[in-house]
Amino acid sequence: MKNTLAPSASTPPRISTSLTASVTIQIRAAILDGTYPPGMRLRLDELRQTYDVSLSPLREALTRLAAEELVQITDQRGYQVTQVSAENLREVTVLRTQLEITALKESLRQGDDAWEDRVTAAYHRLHRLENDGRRPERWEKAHRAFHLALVSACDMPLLLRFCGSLHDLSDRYRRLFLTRHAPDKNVPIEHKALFEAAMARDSESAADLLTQHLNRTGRNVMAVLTTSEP
Amino acid sequence: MKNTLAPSASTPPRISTSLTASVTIQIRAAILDGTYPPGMRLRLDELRQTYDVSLSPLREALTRLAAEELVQITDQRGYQVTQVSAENLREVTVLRTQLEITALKESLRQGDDAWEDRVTAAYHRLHRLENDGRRPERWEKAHRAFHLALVSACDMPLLLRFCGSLHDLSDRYRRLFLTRHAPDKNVPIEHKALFEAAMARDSESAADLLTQHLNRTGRNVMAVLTTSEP
DNA sequence: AGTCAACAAAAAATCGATTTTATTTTTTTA
DNA sequence: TAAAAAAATAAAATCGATTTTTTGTTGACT
Repeated sequence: MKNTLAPSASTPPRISTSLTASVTIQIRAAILDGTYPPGMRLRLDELRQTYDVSLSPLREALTRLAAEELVQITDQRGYQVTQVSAENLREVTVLRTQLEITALKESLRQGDDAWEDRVTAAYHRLHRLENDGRRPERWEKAHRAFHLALVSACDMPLLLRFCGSLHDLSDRYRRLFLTRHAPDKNVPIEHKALFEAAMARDSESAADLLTQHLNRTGRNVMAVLTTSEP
Repeated sequence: MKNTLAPSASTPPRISTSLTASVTIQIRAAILDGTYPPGMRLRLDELRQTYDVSLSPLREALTRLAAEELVQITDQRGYQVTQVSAENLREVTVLRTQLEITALKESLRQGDDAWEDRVTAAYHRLHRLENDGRRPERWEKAHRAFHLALVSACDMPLLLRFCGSLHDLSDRYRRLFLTRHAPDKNVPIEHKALFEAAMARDSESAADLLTQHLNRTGRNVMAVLTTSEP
């Protein structure tokens, strides 16, 4: 059946993105917020029904998520949500710190006016949502956007990809283990200091602040992780 | 039809690995050695015929290669071999240097006797093939194994994955652009020095040597890349 | 002639059925 | 009864056909 100009009533609106991409986004979100907990087996038949798609886009989505280390593939034996561990948290934190500092320094060196605008806008959006507590999803989004904006002028696409993946991985830890804890009062202060150092193009201070910021959260998560898990 | 103990004559031997994995390896090799040159469109129908498989394993293989940045996916518009550029070469070299140094230092700190044995064995295999020139494939393999062995004791799986990807990416540049050039006489010397510094657990020297080694090759490639390409 | 729309061809995306492999359960044998 | 073999079940892997999207071409109209 061919498409006419008027959208058919029987056919759903049909967003102009591939099913694979859409399913990837949905499953990633489910893994990051703990809906699919660490270690959970992801059976193709179940997912097929949940998302109402066929095997092909599902497999491809899971393969993409495996590239981000959110899913583990074992040939011939299927898929599962990547496990968490103290060792992995440590590695993720170390790598994220190192790479994000590289990206940040380079970004401070290269950032132009447009970058300053992006960072300022992202910071204010984040600032508005800090201490609110009633909009966790929005805060998550703004928080990610702020960190991304800071490094966005580094002009190193591959590095930004690594940073993005590592951000997701450490975010999962935070969201899994710090859900029921009072928000760290220092975090908003750290964001402010980081923002100001970035605007002042003070590389060393910014790098130090970022390191402290990431390590603080890492330690908080580690504390819960190692007490809840033997 | 069920499998009997005697392998059927009509059915091919059937290796116990997934088709996807097998096709991934073959296409990766073709990209790394230039058989599929930068920018080449990878049409599913053509590949389907070349490797005699169906769409599903092909798509999955290409998705995996996209995760390694060897293939670019554009939704709804297919696949192509990742382009090369001076900027990308620079980024790959910088990131590889930084990450491989981190892995190397940690490996020197943690490496045990088994690690020393692995590195020694890998070095001698490589040494035997240097200056030979008649066994390029074997040298490639030994070279990769040596670099991998050096960092293999760092106990950071994620970092090793990044290093592996970056190694492939920079290897492609070297193989694409230094094919018709006389081998750099300094490389075997650098390998020897690097091996000895590693065995002596001299982190600073080893890191310096690795940096020089990677930068030298990077500069050699860059020279060819920037003259051949306007 | 140049622009735009309808049409045609090519390629990617998706689907559901089939085949292969792994796992579990049952049965047989020592 | 315990170990081994066989059968049954479940899940992943693969295939070829169908649908959707993109791209290229032709022809009408200004």
